[in-house]
Amino acid sequence: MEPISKPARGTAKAEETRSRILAAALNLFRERGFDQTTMRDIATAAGVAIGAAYYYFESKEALVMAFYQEANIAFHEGIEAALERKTDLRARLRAVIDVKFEYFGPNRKFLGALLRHAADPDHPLSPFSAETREIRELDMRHFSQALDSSNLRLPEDLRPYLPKLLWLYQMSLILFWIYDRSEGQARTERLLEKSLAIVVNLLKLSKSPFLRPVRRTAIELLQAVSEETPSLA
Amino acid sequence: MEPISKPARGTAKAEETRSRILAAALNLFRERGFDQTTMRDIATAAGVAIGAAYYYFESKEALVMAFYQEANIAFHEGIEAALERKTDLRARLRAVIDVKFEYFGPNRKFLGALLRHAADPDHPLSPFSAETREIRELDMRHFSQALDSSNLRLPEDLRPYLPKLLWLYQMSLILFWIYDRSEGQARTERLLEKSLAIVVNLLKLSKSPFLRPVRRTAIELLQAVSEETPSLA
DNA sequence: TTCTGTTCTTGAACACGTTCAAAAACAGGA
DNA sequence: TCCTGTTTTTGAACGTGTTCAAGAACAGAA
Repeated sequence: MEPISKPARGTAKAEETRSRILAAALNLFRERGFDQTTMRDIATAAGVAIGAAYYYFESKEALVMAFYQEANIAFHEGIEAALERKTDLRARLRAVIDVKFEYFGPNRKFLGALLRHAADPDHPLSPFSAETREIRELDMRHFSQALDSSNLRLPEDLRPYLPKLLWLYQMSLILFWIYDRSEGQARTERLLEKSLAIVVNLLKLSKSPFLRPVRRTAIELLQAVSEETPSLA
Repeated sequence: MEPISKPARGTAKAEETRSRILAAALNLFRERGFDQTTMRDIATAAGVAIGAAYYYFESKEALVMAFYQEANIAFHEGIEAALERKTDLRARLRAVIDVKFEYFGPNRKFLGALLRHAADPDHPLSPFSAETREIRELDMRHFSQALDSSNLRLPEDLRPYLPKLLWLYQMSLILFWIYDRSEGQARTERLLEKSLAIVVNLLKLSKSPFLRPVRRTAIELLQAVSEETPSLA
């Protein structure tokens, strides 16, 4: 199953056309926003007919997904590099998230288009869909790495679920950030700071017998929910 | 600001037309789903011209919101009644949520249309928008009631934030439920069961000195996020 | 070079949500 | 009853995302 963008099978020239369309689209999205840009605008800016845009991209929103996909690949190295320099779990998690926000920064506004169908796992562009699995898994792996070889010993039974949980946590942060209209998205920064403290703190405390019953229930919950959830499996 | 549905200012006949349109729409939504139903279908089924539908409702999705709004008012009594019979906090929270799910039941599939713009607080149909404030506040009040006069003593400093938090928790449950394709939404049931246990457990434990630092940070977080958030204020 | 199948490109046409100017229906005062 | 302003209803027209049949460009075999 080819993910999102239709034919990678390009000759050099086709590949050139494809990226010209994508570039034109992203420029227009950044300038005027997603809704204010029409497919006709994009085609004109790229110097092709409307049909060409649909030959390379399933839909208007698929253009945004193509950006997201390429971004995720571009992240990869930056994240690996950032992780090498840190041992503290909190710092490691923060590093993963920071790299992304930095990269997403200038495209914040039109990324909202991606979240339109976010909730529907049947929609090809949902972050939970089968079509976006590769992206999602790459993304989770970053958290997995952040967890490994950190200074914090984690409870064994919780460990397998943590990458998914942290990924989910990250998605909510991104969601909040996209619609954060405060100056420089200051509120997201505060949310990140405090919530990360809580996450790490709970992870630390979760080993204690005091929180044992909560941890138990949490694991039961995770089992119950993730079984038969192909997208999160 | 009139919320959602345009003119309630109706003569009896106008009101009749409005409800005929809404009824036709909801029937079609239930039968074929939201996307498969066109505004033309709705108008035809209601025996009016397309324009009439737009005279009474801002948009296609506003029809779903009108259902949601009416549902919320209809809940009210049922919830009050259910709360009178229970003292255990867990049972009380459960009661509030159960009443809603029962009422939403047959309309589960098309309710997804409401969540399309859920993330964008600027969109009039977002559950976070100014336009939906009344509905949201009514909804939060149910949780407030469930908290009051329950058998569990809650930490004072956390109390003001709890209705919002529980409302948010409920929204995620509804989101999960809408897209839960398991038989009879069994997975949502399990998620509800376990997560509610955790919620109540954490509330209980939150008073203990052991979780003091976490509670502190949590409150800081809530303050930081809710300031300047008109929709959640 | 010519032929043939594949890849790429085109733009008219379609579907559907939405708008709006015009008309019909109505209310109530003279 | 007639007149006047308001509410309600109409449906043609518009904008935009998307489809698709037809053709152009191209690659490689003969």
